[in-house]
Amino acid sequence: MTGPDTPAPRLPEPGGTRTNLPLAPTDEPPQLRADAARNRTLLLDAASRLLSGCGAAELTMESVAAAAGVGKGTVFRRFGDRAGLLLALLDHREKQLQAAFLSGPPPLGPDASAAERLHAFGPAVLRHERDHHPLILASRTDALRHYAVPAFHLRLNHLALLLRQAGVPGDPEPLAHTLLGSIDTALVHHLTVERGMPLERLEEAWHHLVTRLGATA
Amino acid sequence: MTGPDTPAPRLPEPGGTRTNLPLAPTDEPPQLRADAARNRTLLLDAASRLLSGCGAAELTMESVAAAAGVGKGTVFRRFGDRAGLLLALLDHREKQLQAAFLSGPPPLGPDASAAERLHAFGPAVLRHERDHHPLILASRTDALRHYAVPAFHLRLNHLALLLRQAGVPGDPEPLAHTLLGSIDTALVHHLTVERGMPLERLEEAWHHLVTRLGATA
DNA sequence: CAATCAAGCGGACCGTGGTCCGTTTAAAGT
DNA sequence: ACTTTAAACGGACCACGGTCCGCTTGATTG
Repeated sequence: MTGPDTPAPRLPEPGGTRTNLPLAPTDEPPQLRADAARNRTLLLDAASRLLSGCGAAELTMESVAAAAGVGKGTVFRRFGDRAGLLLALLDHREKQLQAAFLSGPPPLGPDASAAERLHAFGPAVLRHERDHHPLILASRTDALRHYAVPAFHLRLNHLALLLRQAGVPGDPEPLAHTLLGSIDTALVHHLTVERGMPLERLEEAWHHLVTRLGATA
Repeated sequence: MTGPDTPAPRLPEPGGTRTNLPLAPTDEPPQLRADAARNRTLLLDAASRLLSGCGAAELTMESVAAAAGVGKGTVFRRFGDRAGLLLALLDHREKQLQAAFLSGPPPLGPDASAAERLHAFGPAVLRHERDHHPLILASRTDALRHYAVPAFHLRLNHLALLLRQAGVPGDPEPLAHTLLGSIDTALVHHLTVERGMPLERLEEAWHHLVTRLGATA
């Protein structure tokens, strides 16, 4: 749901003499060929199998390819690069979180007030990230790539929406970025693991921040 | 001022029969040998020369070594890794900013109220980062390394101090991280360059944030 | 000035991420 | 079934970051 993998598969550019548009309704579900789809899951399975036996740092592209019984080129064709593979691995776990705040029960889901959802959002993300930080951290090689990840966008838009709904004053987009930044995986890992700060303290800081910004709806 | 380079030069472990402690007062100014110091500046010069002729992405360790007329091993010995070299390059430019908010004129320097300094801090960093983002971004390979950089610590402590002095309520440390995150280079680059947001809008967001958090002193 | 020694040096060497390109194959037409 | 075509495949290949280790050299001590 967060998005397909193929990074830039040189789209066939539908500009020419388009006789029939084959009911592709909104945008791209890129629809892999049968063998490609099979290899994709083969690779994902192999990767998570290997990953459960060693740290993410030791996971090499070649080993994944070998474990899946395909060539190295196939891995790169499918996932673009190492980060792409890791992100794809993450994607599945991410969907659970997304479901929780998009359609789950209150206080996270839509049956609570915007302010309540705002307050609940921080701890939910915090815990999610605590559980998956090795992979998340390993997927962060490029400082900017992060902002292009669909999952990130989803969180951002969700937050911006809640901010508006809750009547929080100020420019929603930078504000949403700031809030999201305050619970970023790297920061949280640094503060909790390296500096020994308890997670509860960060949750309190989140609540303080949200309150202070004026979530009153 | 921000710190020396040598990453972990296997310290000689002073635990043994320590006859005289040779007046090393607080901590390490590691004091390079003459040839090492010469090579260090040779390398830094070579690097920034190369850098002014191409993007940071094209700067390879081998080319720097060659341009400086030393072996590749020397570069790694001195700077630890690529990020270390880039950080060292950045260090000089960083000092100017540090001087400005540590001892410069108001509203950034110490002759202004804490709240005024808080407000001035954001735009100052924002502009500094706008000028140097290619290098900064290139130095960010590891998601966590960032938090260990002396320059980062300095900013963080400075902010936390100002927050306390200005009587801002809430846990200062997470708050300082949040504020710093809201003007992080990667984020700013994303918002301004990739999404076309004007820098002024980010400055306003900063002022709004600081105000909203309650800088009233 | 000679001896000692740790700091510095250099470049061969290695592993890994990423690319390239000739070959194979699933799928859509006829 | 046969042709056609573009997607997919695979593994040789390359470049770069980082390590290793034997040699050199600046500093220090007597």
